[in-house]
Amino acid sequence: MRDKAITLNDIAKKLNVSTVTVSKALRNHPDISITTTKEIKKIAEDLGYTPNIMARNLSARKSNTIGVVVPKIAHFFFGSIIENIYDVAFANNYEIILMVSEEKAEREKKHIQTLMAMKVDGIIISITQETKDLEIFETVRKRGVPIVFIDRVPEIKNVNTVLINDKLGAFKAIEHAIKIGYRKIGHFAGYTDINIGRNRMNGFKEAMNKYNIEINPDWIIEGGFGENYGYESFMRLYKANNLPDLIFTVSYPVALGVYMAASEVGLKIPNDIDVICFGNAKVQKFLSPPLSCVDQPTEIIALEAMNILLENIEKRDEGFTPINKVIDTELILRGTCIGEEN
Amino acid sequence: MRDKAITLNDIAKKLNVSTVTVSKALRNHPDISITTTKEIKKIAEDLGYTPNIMARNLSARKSNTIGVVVPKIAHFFFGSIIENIYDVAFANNYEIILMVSEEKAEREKKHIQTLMAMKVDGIIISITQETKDLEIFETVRKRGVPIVFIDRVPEIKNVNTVLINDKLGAFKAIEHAIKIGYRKIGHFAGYTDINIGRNRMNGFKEAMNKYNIEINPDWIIEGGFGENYGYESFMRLYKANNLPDLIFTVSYPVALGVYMAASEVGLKIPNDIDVICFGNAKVQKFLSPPLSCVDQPTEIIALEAMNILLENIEKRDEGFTPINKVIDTELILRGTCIGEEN
DNA sequence: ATAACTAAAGTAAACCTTAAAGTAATGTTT
DNA sequence: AAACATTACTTTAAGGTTTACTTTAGTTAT
Repeated sequence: MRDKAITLNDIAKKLNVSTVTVSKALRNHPDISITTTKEIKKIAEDLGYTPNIMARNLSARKSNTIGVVVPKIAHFFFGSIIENIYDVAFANNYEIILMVSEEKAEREKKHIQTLMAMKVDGIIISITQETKDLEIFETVRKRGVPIVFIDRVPEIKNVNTVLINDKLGAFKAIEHAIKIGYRKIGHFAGYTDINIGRNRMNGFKEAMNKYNIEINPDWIIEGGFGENYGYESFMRLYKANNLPDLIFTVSYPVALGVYMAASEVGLKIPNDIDVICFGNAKVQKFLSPPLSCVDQPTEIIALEAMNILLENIEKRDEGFTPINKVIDTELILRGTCIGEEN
Repeated sequence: MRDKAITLNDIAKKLNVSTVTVSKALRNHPDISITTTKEIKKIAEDLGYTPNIMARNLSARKSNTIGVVVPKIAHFFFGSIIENIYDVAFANNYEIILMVSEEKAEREKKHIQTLMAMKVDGIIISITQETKDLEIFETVRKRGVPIVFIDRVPEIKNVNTVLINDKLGAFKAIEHAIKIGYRKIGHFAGYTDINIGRNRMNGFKEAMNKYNIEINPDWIIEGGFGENYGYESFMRLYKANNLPDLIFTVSYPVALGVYMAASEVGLKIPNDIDVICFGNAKVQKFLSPPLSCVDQPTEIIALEAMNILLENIEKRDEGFTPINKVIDTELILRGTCIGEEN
């Protein structure tokens, strides 16, 4: 047996007042006297009233909900960002609707449409590695839905972005590698169609150029941001008997793929083949050997993104000036890419 | 400038038909002729119509939405389960609303209320380590909202559950440890207030009893499922100079905490102190040393939970018979808890 | 004493969609 | 030719809430 949900009307009838009075009372509207408000709240509590959010949002044209779209979730970087976004949202009385695109542009598009259909008040998104059709973002803009792009952003002008300094981060890593003596450096670059891939690649190239080291195109492989891509790229070079001394990977999962492949073929990191990656995860220090990396401060990214979004939501109808934040990274050295010590 | 959203009515006016005709056409209702349907769909497309889900759900009294509540998200186990739930949901045309309780019972309660207020069609939940007040679940039941508890479940009769065989899993791990010669075995047990903690503890005890090994109460520490708890528990024993030879941890993060602490005080795993844990994560094989564990098949858990839920949603108004699935685990041996080989 | 105000409520309409019931024009059956 | 079915729509109402406007009674100012 299923109880019918309690509505404002049910409460109103009990007290012989109008629904509007109940609605107002529950929202502490000054129209309603303190005594009545108290009475109403008591009955609501007793009856176990929960407002119908669908009806509320429909009526109020506001959902107090923020949509978050990420390409992956079982991934430290995004998991951590989401957790931080949740914290800020919760503190500000917003709900989060999380959508996972699984790196599929088609799915991403559908998610964004759903979020708009749900009338979310704003969107925070990190796009997939294959997102090329940018029309949907134009639609979002047209609809006036505030949106903040984080980490992975499309090629659009005049939008809010929170990025990390990918180029400089990559540069720092490669410069360090060169300084400790590496010359044969490869780069598993993910997708350079997307800003993070492209900028990390640029940082890599800039460092190599600065120190006049030739870049071997065979050692630059593009493909993706996941484990399998790291694994396959490594295997390709290994089978061609053409491995560099150090591989700089575009992401932490890619490095993990390299670890898997290396261990499978019996090569020891860091002595036979060395690795450094972009992106931090709690476990890296426990890998064998502990993986050095360029750290991305997820908490700051989440916080900045939420700040911008909430600001945008509030000032929705005033003019819009895009905000673009760039967050700095830090090189964390552990058991790889540390030179002579081994 | 913000466009007003396009509604059914806008389309209807353009074609001089009624809103209902448009509504039906867009849903391929047989009432409407193929020609009209095509015309309507074209205009809808041109105008960039997206249905207002709030209104739709309010009217249809069905949201095609499933609420998922988990205690943590930046955690391989939950991340992976969520990803799998998403896949099934997506394939069945359901949206997922994900809520993260951050192991806080209060937050969990609020989330459940919000989900009900959002009129989700069903809920999948893994409760926090501190959830004690079970009244909210009674409310869910009263409201007739289908719910499936996974992994961490409350003490309630007649509810759907998808569990892993925690007790047997723990038993297998400890039995293995004993067989390779361990006698001084400790257990960082998380919270035994909750089924997973309690059952893993029971499995541990049962194995110890079976082989007549005394359990040292100093080595059984309760506290939580996160890294910090593993770290602190280890440190406590270390400082008391009272470490066992092997620690069986209730979760993978707890083991990670042990790794951190051990490395900090200069003890080598597995020789100085050995570890095995409950719960798998992709990275474990790259830890130093690779961490052995009891594997929980996340894909199966997610699949079973979704199956039960979808079934429940469909047969909502018929009688309800709870389903209780228990999923088996597998012992995965890597570089810890493997005995003489070291 | 009465106009002007205030407090505390009420009424009507709107938000957008869908379900249910109704209609008018055709076609089919016996 | 009467009775029934079908097609392709339209009309009405409902879902639960909020917003904007109105009413009523009581209070204050003049």
